[in-house]
Amino acid sequence: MALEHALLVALREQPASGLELARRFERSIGYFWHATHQQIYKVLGRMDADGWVTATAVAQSGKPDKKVYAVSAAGEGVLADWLAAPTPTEPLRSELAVKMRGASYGDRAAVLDVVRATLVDHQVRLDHYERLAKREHPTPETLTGHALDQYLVLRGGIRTERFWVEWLGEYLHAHEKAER
Amino acid sequence: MALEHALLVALREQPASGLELARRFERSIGYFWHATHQQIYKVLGRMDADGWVTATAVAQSGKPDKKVYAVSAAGEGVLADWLAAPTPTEPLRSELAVKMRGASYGDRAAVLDVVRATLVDHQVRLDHYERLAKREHPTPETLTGHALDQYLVLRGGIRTERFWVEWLGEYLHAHEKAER
DNA sequence: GTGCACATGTAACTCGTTACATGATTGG
DNA sequence: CCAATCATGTAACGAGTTACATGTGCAC
Repeated sequence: MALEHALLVALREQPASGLELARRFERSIGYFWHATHQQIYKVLGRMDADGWVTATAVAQSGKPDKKVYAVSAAGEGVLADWLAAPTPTEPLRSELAVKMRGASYGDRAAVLDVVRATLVDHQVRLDHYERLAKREHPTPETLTGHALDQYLVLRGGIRTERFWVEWLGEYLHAHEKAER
Repeated sequence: MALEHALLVALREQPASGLELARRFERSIGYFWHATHQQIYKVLGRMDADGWVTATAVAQSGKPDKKVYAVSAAGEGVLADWLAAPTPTEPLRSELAVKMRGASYGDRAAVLDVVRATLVDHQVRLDHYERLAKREHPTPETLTGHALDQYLVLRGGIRTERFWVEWLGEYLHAHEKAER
């Protein structure tokens, strides 16, 4: 699918080893894409075999060697082609939405608790992303090129979390009102 | 995963055959969950074997027979248990976001075109959902129980599409400005 | 009897997750 | 030398997609 391409983008930003990529996917790139180290190793192996990336063993002091991957010329071409290709519009897929819709077929109070817990979680992420934006991009008006892209995708993360907080808030509020 | 549970919710709303479920998943339930008929048949078969649903052959005039599924007592219990269980907070996963972040490693104008096309798509869906909400739920303040849940999940669909339209708009606007 | 829509499936494959395995290096 | 961390992987499985297969009933 697209993990290959997400890795190409990440490696163009900065060559890295498998574990380093996994750590990055838990942070910045993780607002919109997630991957475990196992899967990353698997895909990196295939990309290496296909000549999209090149691997270099790098010795470290105090730690075992690592294999640092960088995008090859062929990989750059693959990435450029993929970037220009149309993307099918992706459907939302939410387990929580299924629960919200089905709440009346179980214990509604329990579902409302699940919704509340999820809302808290998204509120925490929202706060985190907003602090991140303030710290990493203090003057967004001045940004251009890749730095602007990074900022705008973080904006997408913020908007996503805000969507969740507002929607779940609407759900809880409407049910409190309906109960009265 | 949770297709089982989405099917239980759909069948509690209204017993149906595999194809009818597939059609419903393309419409109302489809704002937040998608499934093809192939996958639905597979999962329905397993659910039948597990005793979560019961199948009844129904003759139709002018069409071949169909197998109508309904939730069994055991299925009701499974659904109630699942509804009360905590849901892990789901990460956003967006191929388009990867392209937006990686735009400077390819033809930026092409990426902007992809973004524009996706925006139009979401705008169309937004209009559709808003019309649907007005038609199906003209007086939302009066709703309670399952009808309220249905309305609020449709609200989630509307909010999702609005998120996309606004975010992609911000992306396009910021890049137009940066180009000047 | 041929083509079309309805209806139910199978088979092969890809993507991703979970659990487990192996080895390097260093601090105690 | 033993536990802890870093680093790289394998194996088994499950969910979902794509392509294909089979059969019914009706309109032409």
